[in-house]
Amino acid sequence: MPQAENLKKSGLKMTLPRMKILALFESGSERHLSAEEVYRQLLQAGDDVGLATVYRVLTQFEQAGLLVRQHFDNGKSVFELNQGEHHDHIVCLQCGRVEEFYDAEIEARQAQQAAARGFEIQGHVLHIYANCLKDDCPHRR
Amino acid sequence: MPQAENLKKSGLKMTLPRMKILALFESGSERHLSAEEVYRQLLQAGDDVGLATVYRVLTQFEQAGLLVRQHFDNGKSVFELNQGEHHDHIVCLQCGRVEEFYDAEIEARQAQQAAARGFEIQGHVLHIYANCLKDDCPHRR
DNA sequence: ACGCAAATGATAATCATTCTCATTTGCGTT
DNA sequence: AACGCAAATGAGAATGATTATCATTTGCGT
Ligand SMILES: [Zn+2]
Ligand SMILES: [Zn+2]
Ligand SMILES: [Zn+2]
Ligand SMILES: [Zn+2]
Repeated sequence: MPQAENLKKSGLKMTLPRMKILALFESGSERHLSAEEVYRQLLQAGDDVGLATVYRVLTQFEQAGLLVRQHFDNGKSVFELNQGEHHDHIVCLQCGRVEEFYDAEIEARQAQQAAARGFEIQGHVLHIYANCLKDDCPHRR
Repeated sequence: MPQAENLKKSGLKMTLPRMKILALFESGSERHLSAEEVYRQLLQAGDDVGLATVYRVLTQFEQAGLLVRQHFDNGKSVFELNQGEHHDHIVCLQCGRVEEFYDAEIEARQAQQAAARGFEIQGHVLHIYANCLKDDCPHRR
């Protein structure tokens, strides 16, 4: 259990809700989960957690570096396991599918642009909104 | 008044609140304004508009292509005049200062990444979060 | 097994945004 | 210039996501 270590190091107790939530992300069935989705999945699994705890724990995990939070343009935000390698996202406007990508050149250019303006870059958000061409994607309208 | 034309074309009446709001953006004192900021500025100017109207009008202007909305990571969103040329943003985490930039290579790479995964790109959000080194920026903590 | 700070969960509170609806306004027509 | 009516407005209620409160429970060192 490599993550449990990080939990300890962050000064967080190993409680039941925290383990359940961490397990959800580690199980890997869904990589990107919103707070509401985490809550629902726990309820379905019979675990009795409060929504407030879910929000609290997700935020704590983010601060501890275990999870990364993504704010999408529609106002919703999702969390995903922080596996060290940074990446950006492509989101399908039709079906909500999320894919990840990493482009070293894009990353480098951002650093340049920030530096050129006298900013110390702390992070960035790059979300590409698109329509995917997958078979099960509803291309209505 | 070039913008008034676009208003007409969008089937929107030329009402007082709409002209006031448009004027705010065209005056150019502040390029990026949140709904709340627009509301406050109108009140200070003695104009009696409702907050609901501000939200409504901003959304209508966005749909009419007059304004562009930017959702920032802190959950806030701002609007700016749509002047045709796309650009991305650097936001100072300390003082909220917003600067704009455009990098053709970054734009091109995004298109490549999306295409390579079978997505038809519709748009993107690129926000760099940083600390600026301006004199009046509070580097607390 | 004990004790206490940390964590939880039910609920209320907050914040931005949207909705409702009675009243007002823009504007094409007499 | 006065009419008429759909479109627009504004005050306040409603919403949805997130955060705060606080009494109760739990993890964990002793
Ligand atoms: Zn991801
Ligand atoms: Zn799709
Ligand atoms: Zn600054
Ligand atoms: Zn801008």
